[in-house]
Amino acid sequence: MEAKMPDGEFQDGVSRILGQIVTLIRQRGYEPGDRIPSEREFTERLGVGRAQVREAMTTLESMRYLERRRGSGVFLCKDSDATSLETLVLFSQIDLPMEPQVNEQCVEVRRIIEVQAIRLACERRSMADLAALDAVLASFEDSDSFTERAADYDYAFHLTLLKATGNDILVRVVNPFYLMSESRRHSFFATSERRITSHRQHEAIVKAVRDRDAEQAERLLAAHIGRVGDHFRTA
Amino acid sequence: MEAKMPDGEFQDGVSRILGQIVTLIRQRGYEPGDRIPSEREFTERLGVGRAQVREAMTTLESMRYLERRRGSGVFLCKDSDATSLETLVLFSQIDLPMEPQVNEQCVEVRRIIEVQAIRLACERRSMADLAALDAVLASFEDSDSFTERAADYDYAFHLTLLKATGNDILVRVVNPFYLMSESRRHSFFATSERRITSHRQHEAIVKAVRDRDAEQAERLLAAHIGRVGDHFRTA
DNA sequence: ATGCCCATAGTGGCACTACCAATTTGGGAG
DNA sequence: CTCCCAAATTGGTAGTGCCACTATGGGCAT
Repeated sequence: MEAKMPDGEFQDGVSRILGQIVTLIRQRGYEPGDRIPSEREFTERLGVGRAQVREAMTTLESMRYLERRRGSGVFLCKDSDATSLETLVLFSQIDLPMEPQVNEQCVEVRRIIEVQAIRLACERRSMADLAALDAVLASFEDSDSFTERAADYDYAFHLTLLKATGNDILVRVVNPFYLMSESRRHSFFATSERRITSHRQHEAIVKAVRDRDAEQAERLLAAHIGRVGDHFRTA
Repeated sequence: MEAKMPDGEFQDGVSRILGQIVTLIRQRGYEPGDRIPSEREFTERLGVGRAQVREAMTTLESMRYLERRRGSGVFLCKDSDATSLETLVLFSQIDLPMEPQVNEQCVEVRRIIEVQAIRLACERRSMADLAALDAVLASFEDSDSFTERAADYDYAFHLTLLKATGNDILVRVVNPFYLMSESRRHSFFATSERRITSHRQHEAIVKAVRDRDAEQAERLLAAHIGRVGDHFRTA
């Protein structure tokens, strides 16, 4: 009989270990800069091999969540807001709870970036970009009936819009926000009404981009994110 | 005498392996979605333990650069622009060459985000934020003579500015760009003239934020990034 | 009492082995 | 030709031993 797990630990493999490590760190209330238990301690506490603990630590270290010092131990990173955004993606994937304010801030960042991006898209969009957007819009017809497809459709639309700026980095910056809200996006688009409303807004946005009407596009997108951004909050 | 390495491979440990793996992948010209050599192949080719190869793979997988499939092998991720920004940070740290256009795009993204952020900062900045900015400005006096300190000063200034928005996520989004241009930033600020010019601009920007003059702040910052952003390019 | 030095215990880094589990593959039975 | 199963391959897990580095603390000299 295993010990009772503190949180939802249904993941398998290293992800499970990752969750257990982070959960334990939180429960004990370590502060940034603190020394946390050694690899060997985690190994026997979690009942897994040291290699697995080290792989989990490697992931956490690459995201600047913690730092391993040879001969000393493992320490939480000093300035916690230098921690990579990817930690939030990771935490959402292994069902680790987040403070509610984080979601609001994520929506704000998305709005800042995407609203400015669409101005660039209006300037630079090529015919190929318009074709890609039309293709995504058309795919809605197929995905209307399928809830699981609707969320992917929304995701594809916004990413295609970002790609129309011609700046590949922009896509990479925004992508994590979509990844970390994936589950909530699915439940948000569960109702047909929301799907259709969102789709209509998408169509209007594409029209503005086609007409190179940056003012209109910005207005529409800001309103759209203000509404659809709700899927970041509790659904 | 060690064997001659294909690229700049002065790193130690897993970072060296990481570089060798990515370098080999590039040299062989694998496309997104392709299957790359197995862990055991890398193990004997690089002459290291399998655990080390796995740790490197773990890092690359957490950044969505590749994907490991049990029983099948290791594959490069399909859509390469879903790859995390952290890969660029990683590559810059292990001296892996990047396409020049990437740097330009990074500067553009920085400008988009920071210019909008400073508008928020003008609205929301608290007295504590102003004090923090003043403290950073004051630290320039100490760091003027020290080249290595000057780059850190610039870094601290922009991050403090971002924190004045009250949105912690913004800091995390922009931080990778500073990390990946760290070496170039150092060489850029090697000349005293650049340091002083940059500092004067910082002072003007803080004044605008203090006066809540968003228009002026935006104008100054956009010009500042346009100039200082050069440290992304070859110095 | 103070300051230095070094033995030591503990830590992460590395390498190797063995085995498990999933997948793919290909050959043989039908 | 099709289907199925056995074998080979691959990543996943586990454990061991050792090395290099670091911090600690006790003992020694001052």
